[in-house]
Amino acid sequence: MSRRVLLVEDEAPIRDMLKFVLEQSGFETIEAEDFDIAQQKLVEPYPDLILLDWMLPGGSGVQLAKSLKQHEFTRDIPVIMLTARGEEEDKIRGLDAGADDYVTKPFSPKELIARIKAVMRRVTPTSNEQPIEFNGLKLEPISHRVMANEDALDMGPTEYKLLHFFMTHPERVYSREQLLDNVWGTNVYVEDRTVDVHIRRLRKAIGMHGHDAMIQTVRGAGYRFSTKL
Amino acid sequence: MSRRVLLVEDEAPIRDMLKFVLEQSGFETIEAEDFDIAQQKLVEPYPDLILLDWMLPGGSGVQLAKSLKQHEFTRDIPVIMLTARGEEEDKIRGLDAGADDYVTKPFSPKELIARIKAVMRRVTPTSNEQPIEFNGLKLEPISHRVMANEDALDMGPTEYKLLHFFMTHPERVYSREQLLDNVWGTNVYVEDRTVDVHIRRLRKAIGMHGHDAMIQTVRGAGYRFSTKL
DNA sequence: AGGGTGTGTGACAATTTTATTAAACGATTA
DNA sequence: TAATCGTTTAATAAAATTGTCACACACCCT
Repeated sequence: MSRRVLLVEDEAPIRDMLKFVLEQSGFETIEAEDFDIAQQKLVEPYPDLILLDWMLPGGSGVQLAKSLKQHEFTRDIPVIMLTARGEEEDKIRGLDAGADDYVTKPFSPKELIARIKAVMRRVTPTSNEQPIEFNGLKLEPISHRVMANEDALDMGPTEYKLLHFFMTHPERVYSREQLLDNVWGTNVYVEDRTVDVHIRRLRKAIGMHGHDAMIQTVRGAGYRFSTKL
Repeated sequence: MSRRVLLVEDEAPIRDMLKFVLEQSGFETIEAEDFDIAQQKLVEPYPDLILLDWMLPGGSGVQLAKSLKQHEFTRDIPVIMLTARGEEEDKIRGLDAGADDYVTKPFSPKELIARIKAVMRRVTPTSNEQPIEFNGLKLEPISHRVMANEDALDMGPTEYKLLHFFMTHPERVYSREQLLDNVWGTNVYVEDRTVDVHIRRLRKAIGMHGHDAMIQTVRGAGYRFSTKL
C-alpha cells in the first residue's frame, strides 16, 4: 500500500502537528518548508501523495503545484491542498492547478486522513501504468492514448479520465455523483447532468468501431462499463 | 435514501433561506433555533445529517456538537458546521468537536448542497452486497444487473427492486400491500393491483429461461419467490 | 352451469429520466 | 485582445418507465 506523503508547509508548528497526525495513521512523512526544499526532496522514490499548503510565502505553493503538473514524473502524484479559510474561494477554485482535493483549515485530523485515503484509493489504480484492454479497445496510460484496433482515437482530457476510470472499474454501476467524485474530484461543484454530456462525447469518440456499447446506461442508477451484452 | 436534515441556526432569515435551499434539493428539513430546541427534536427518527451554526448565542453550538458525540445514538450522525469567516481560526481548530465538514459563510447554495451530499456519501459507504443466485438466475447488486445463465436480462428499475426484494426474502408470501411497502416505500399512494402489473413485467423479463416459475401467485394471499415446484 | 371473486394481460397517457444539441463560459495561447 | 480549446450549463428532443384501466381468464363454491 502507498504510504509516503510529502508535506510542504512553512509554519513549523503546523508542520509538526501534521507530521504527528500522519504518522499516527501509519504514513511515512517527508517534510519540506518551502518550494526549493520541496523540489529537492522530489526525487526517487517519489512520494505517493503531496500535502501542500496553498499559501506558502511568496505564493510559491501555486508555483509548486504548477511545476508538479508540468513534469512528466510528478504529474500523476496526487496533491491535496491545504487552504486557509479566509481566502476567496472562488479565486482559489479558479486558480486550480490540478489539485485532487482541498482541505480547508481548520480541519479535523479525522477528515484529513479520510481524504488522504480517499484520494489514494482513487488515484492508485491510475499510477498503474499498464495498458488496459477490453474487446479491442485499448487504453495506454504511458502514451496517454486510446486505440481501437490499431486506430488512435481522439478525445478530450475529461473523456480520457472518464474512460480510464471505467476501464479500471468495469462491471460496476456508478451514479453521476460517484463519477463526479472519482473522475472530477471532490470539492468540485458541478451539475450531475454534466456527466451525461461527457458520456455522450466519450461514446462518440469510441463509437466508430462499436465500442460505445460498453458504456451502458443503467436507468435510475447511473452508468456502467461492461463487456457483456 | 437519506434525506432528512436537522438545521440548527439562530437567525431566522438565514434559517429560512437554508430551509428553502435544502427543500429545493429534495431534503426534508427539521428546524431548531437553539440548543434546547435542537435537543428536543433529536429523537427518532433521527436526521441523516445535522447542519449546525457554530456560533449559536452562548457558544451552545460547540456544546451541541460535543453532546452529539457523547450519545450513542447521535454519535454517527454527520455534522456540517456553518462558520463565519471572521472567526478566530485557531480557537475553532482547538475546539474541534468532530465535525465532518465545514462550510464558511457566505457560501453558494450549490456548494452547500454538494457538500451535504458528499458527506452523506462518505458516511454511507457502499454496502457491499453480494450477488444472489437461485437456479441460474443471478442478481448482481454491484453491477446492478440480472443474469440468466450468462445472458443479461433487461428490466425496469421497479422490476429490479422487486426481484431484489424477492431474492433476499425467498420462500415467503407477501401481500400486495407488503410488497408496496417494501419495494415502493411507505406512504406511497398506489393501487394494490399495480403490483400485478409489475409482477407480470418481471415474469416476462426473466421468463425466457423459465425462471418466471419462481415468481408464484398465492391466491388470496399475494406472491412468493420460491425455488420449489 | 353460473355467479362471484381474484388474477393476468395489453394498451395508454402521464411522468420521469436520459440523450442531444446549442450556447455561454473560462482559461490559455497566439 | 482576439482566437481557440475544452467544459459547463441550459434548452429541447427522445426514450423509457410508471400507474391505471378495461377486459379476459381462472378458480371456487353452490
